[in-house]
Amino acid sequence: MGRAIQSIERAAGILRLLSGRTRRLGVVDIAGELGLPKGTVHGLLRTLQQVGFVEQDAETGKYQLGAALLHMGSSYLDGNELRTRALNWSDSLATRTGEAVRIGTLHDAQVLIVHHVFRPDDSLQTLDVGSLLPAHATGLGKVLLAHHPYVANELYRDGLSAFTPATISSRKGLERELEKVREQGWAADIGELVQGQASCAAPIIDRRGLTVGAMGIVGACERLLEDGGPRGDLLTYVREAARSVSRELGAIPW
Amino acid sequence: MGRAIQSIERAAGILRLLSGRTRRLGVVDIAGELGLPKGTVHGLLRTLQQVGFVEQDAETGKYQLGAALLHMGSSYLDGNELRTRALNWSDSLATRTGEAVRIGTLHDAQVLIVHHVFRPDDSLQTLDVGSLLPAHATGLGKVLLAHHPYVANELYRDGLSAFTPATISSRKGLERELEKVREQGWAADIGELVQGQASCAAPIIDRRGLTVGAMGIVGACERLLEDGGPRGDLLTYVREAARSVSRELGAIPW
DNA sequence: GCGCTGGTTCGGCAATGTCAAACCAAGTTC
DNA sequence: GAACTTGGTTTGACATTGCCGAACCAGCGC
Repeated sequence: MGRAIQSIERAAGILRLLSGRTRRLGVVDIAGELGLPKGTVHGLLRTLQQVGFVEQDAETGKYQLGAALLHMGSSYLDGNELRTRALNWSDSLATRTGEAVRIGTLHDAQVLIVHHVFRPDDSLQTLDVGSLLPAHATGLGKVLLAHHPYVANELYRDGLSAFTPATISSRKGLERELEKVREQGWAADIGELVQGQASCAAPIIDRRGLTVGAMGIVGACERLLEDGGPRGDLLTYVREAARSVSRELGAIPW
Repeated sequence: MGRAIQSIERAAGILRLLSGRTRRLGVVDIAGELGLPKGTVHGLLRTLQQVGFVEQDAETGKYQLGAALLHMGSSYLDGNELRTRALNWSDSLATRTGEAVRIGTLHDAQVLIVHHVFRPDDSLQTLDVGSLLPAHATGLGKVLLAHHPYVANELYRDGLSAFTPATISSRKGLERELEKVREQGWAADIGELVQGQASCAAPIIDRRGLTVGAMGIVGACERLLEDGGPRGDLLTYVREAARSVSRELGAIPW
């Protein structure tokens, strides 16, 4: 891996920092966190501001992410083949199952949601597109991890945080779970991220045979489960939908 | 305005370029467009790739935007006060009017959509959040332009492109229209961006009295209009909703 | 008034990124 | 199948660039 341009690396570090914390950050906060002199950070921030990647609060002088990033994020989605190919299938999956549908891909050992269809009742729901979810506690994530052993190893190194009592937080436990996922071709999470909420997902394969994404549904346990596992009919719908998308991406046409 | 860091400016230029074109771009394309040597561009692209802002297609070697931008874009939304404050009001506006609701703010003399509530029937609709709309051909845009004369002047300089026969494309015409908008406190567009589609919008004011955004509805002409203008009841709902958001942002509590 | 804290400015030094030229792999053409 | 094109990648020398520490200034709290 060759040399990288220092100022851009640092600028990216600032943006990553700002996108982590929800509250605005000041020059010294950032400088401290990144171990850089504040003069330097100020210079970086100024140019980031000029190109619209950060904005400065007029009153407090503190910085936050800028509007240009929103537009670029949505442009990313437009060019994302996984998402565009999956659009139709995810809509029909949502109506068939009556649940919310999400499509995710791996990013930094987490699940990045690239598409989200609301549950087809009129209840208020917040859009998850762009969110990063923990990989070891979601159906989407388990599917992806099962086919990316290298990423899984990264996770083991950093430790598996527990979100509920049901979260799989031991290396052994997750290894066994992923093995099962590889065998059966789908994954579920039962209250492992949020109490009373379950999800299940299946892999999306591209023309090279790589698992480039996962597609699944999320919803309340009482609707999704039976006999301690996901309802068979829902599972079939999910797997069929994921397979359809895979076929459209050019995977072997079963 | 001081000097900016060259490499970051250039990197931002690359990203802007990539977010414009939908198809992937190669090193020489970018180098040509930006007037830079291709070696330089390659170095920039490599570091942008390392930080996840661009991705390289394994087969063609061409570049596209990266996933990190999607997450940052959504983080921007989380921190955006205009949007968070407007969340509740926009939902209720959508149910009251039965139309799709959009909230926008100015960005580079265009309207950046920061929130979008679908029309409350089950029809398929695509999310517009993150899109940039032309300011002179939408209700949202006109409201914003009316209170940002400097930006309006920028537009005049660059020329007003016409999207339909109804688009206001002369300087004189737009000046008169904006004057009307300032007087009446709301703006409409009638088939000026898309044939058969209309929109109307009202300003959102912050605690300093600045127009920081606009809120409005979009829909088919036959539903939104009567007697050659927006339906009075819908207009009232829109204006009330925008005023509610303004009040929540700390504008004078009328 | 004094001492914080925190954002901004400045100028000298050298590390840093830029550039042109060379390289290499894949297609195309004849 | 050789010569040519196209386009992504590598290299190294040069001087521009941006980094850094210290100084500056404004707003607060005591």
